[in-house]
Amino acid sequence: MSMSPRPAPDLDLRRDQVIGAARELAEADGWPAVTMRRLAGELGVTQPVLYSAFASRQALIDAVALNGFDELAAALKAVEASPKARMRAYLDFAAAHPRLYEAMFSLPSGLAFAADDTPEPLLRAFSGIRDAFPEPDETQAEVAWAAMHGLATLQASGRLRPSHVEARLDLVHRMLTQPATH
Amino acid sequence: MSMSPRPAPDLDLRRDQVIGAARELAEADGWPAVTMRRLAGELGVTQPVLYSAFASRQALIDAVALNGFDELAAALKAVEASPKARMRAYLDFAAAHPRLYEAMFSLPSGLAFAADDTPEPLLRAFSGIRDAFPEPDETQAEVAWAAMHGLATLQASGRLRPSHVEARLDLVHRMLTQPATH
DNA sequence: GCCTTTGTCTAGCAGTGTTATATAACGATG
DNA sequence: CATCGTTATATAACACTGCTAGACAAAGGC
Repeated sequence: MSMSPRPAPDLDLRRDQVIGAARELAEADGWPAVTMRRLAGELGVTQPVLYSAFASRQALIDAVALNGFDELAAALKAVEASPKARMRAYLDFAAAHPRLYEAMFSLPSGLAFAADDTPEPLLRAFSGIRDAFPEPDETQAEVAWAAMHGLATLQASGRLRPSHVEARLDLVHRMLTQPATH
Repeated sequence: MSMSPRPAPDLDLRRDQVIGAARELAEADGWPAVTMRRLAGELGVTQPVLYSAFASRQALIDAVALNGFDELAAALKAVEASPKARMRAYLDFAAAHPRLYEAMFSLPSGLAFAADDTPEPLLRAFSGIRDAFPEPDETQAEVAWAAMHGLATLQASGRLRPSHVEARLDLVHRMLTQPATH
């Protein structure tokens, strides 16, 4: 066996650079504009180099998405653990980084959720919603998550009245915190 | 002026054929597999012919989506006008035609919703949800729609526990029909 | 018969993701 | 110091995409 005859240029560092450039480019011009050629040009290298960091364009997008879940989890944890504060933080996050959110949820990806091999950032983001309620319940958290996700995506595609963001959030909040009559 | 020296092959008919073939292909192999070449091959014509029916691939996908909204509106109207029945019909529709639903909501499209030029099928589908409630309210309907949409998409991408579909629907239903304490 | 109009096809452009092959840079060894 | 072997990078190509200009053919009116 022999050691590295040529120093590896810190793969992790370059992964981060590629992820960052992809995010920037996507947020500016949309995901279709994020091509391997343009990305390589932006970084001053050639396409094949990108394939030493990510096996495919899809793998790169998945990495960006995972990155996004990490940030989302942090954004949720950063505010007080009340349903309304956390839900508002969720909607704010989605509105602030629409393309990133798109990569996390709308673009095809191999990231499962309620499975055995669920990546850790996804679990952390989910618990950020679940633990916002006084009596955490899995089903309630799933419904809250779904409501937030629905509001975020429909809002982003211009299918809800922009002037009623607050009213909808209020209604969801009231519904979820009302004592169940069940 | 002069009349048609060659009979037009019923453009509307062919539009429907193309839409149908695109839907079938998408449902079978996913949207990326729906290429103009493959679609033309499936229909026994060449690519340029498709462009006489639709200006672009995007326009074709939009047409498929609009078609889907039409079917969704019909599926909702077909069941009794109760919140639970309509919401279940919505989720069933999304689960039965995942790629069609994807075209309607996840793929980029120019179909607005809460705008002046909102296509009529979209309005009909939305009212199918709104009018399911005893006292129709726009905000309530938007929230119900968002919850359904969130459940449908998160479920489709395997991010909710498959065994708890009914429990989540129950919870949403209870929340939305409970008298507001506000 | 011809001519005009129009639909269709062939062939091509520019761009994509991805990869096989060649080149150049570098550490370890003699 | 020179050579060797390894490995990151670059060049060039493949197969594919959406889309389109120009050539061909079919079908009515005269």
